[in-house]
Amino acid sequence: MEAQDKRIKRTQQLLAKALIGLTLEKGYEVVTIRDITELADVGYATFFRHYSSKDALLRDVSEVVLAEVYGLLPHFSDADIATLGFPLFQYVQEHASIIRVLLSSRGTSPLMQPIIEIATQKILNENKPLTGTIVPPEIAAHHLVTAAIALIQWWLEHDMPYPAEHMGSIFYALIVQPARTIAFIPNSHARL
Amino acid sequence: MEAQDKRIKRTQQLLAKALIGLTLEKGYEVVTIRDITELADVGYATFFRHYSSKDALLRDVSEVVLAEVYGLLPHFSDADIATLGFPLFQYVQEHASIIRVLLSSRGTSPLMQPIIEIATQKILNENKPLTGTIVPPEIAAHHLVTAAIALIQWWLEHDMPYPAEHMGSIFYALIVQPARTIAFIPNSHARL
DNA sequence: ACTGTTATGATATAGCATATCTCATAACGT
DNA sequence: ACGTTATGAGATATGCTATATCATAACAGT
Repeated sequence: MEAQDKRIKRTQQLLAKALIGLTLEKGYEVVTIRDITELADVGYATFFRHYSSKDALLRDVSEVVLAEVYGLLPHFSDADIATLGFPLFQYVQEHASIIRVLLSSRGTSPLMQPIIEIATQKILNENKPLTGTIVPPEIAAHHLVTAAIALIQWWLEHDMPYPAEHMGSIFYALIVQPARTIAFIPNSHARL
Repeated sequence: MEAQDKRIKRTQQLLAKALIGLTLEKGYEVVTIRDITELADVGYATFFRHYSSKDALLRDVSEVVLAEVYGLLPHFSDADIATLGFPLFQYVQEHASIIRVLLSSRGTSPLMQPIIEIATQKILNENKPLTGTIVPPEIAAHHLVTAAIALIQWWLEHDMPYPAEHMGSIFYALIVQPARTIAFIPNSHARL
């Protein structure tokens, strides 16, 4: 990895910060590229020298965070399965700004869909699904991902009224445990 | 309710059909008002005499369907709770076109959010939530609604590979039963 | 069938955003 | 110090939204 030109790095960071600030302020959809370049104090045409669209900028901005979130997905065979939601919500709390921006764009662009698909595939690859159950593994995995996103979204939109640890417990009880029992691990020590 | 002017009815129906057709063809986001008026063979300015925006048209189009979907939300005290997903997915199948359009706009506009909120409130109003559990009732209700939407979306996007009855069972096992047991009905006859 | 009302089509116009191009300038890496 | 390259400023083309005007045609009620 070659050290980028300082001007490129500078411009891209200015654009990234401007996008985050504007999205948190008034929502991703209504933010224009002109808004971004003006707040970043960067020439309008310069934007397109780096990104082909607003979505492309957001993709770049959320790249690192996403990769780390993928690493926090549940492994159903883990011993500490019940507490595995805690680090996830902790991470969300620490990177709340960027994740808010990402969720603010939910559905808008073809941006959220690949994220959901990648996460779903990771869960299917890293866990041995049951066969012959009522619920197909693809549906259980897809459910897990989308429900986790919805829960995170609820938490952020309500300004995090419960601590991350509590949210982790809710995540386990409401989402992980049912999906795991039904589609992944046969006779789990079910605890209510 | 007075009988509308025939011309108004005609125009609005043409616009509605054009929106549905174009959205199913290439996605809600990229459909322009000009597209709609051209396919409907209606003057461009005429659109704004009826709707202030594309979202307003979609709201009008989905009004009736939405009201009926709200009526299919689960009542946890019902005896036939386990089979209540069947009519829901049956209804989705029968109105697949409009619901596809509605879900194609997911997140885009401030259109889906109020729908989720209304459905969540209905569930909270029509069911007696438990107190003192790990999972707050608002979260359980919100989870139920968003997970149901995600499941329906999965089903439609995969061209309904399972029959509605099977989807109803999946809906119950993965979503309804856990939410009900954890946040609404204390000692349910838990069946796996 | 007559009449006043009203929805429509066609057209023009303004505003805004995206996207690309050119050229002089300034900052960069070596 | 020098060649390279990113940037800013400006012009331009395109497409979509939104509103206004005016003649025409379709409507509802009598």
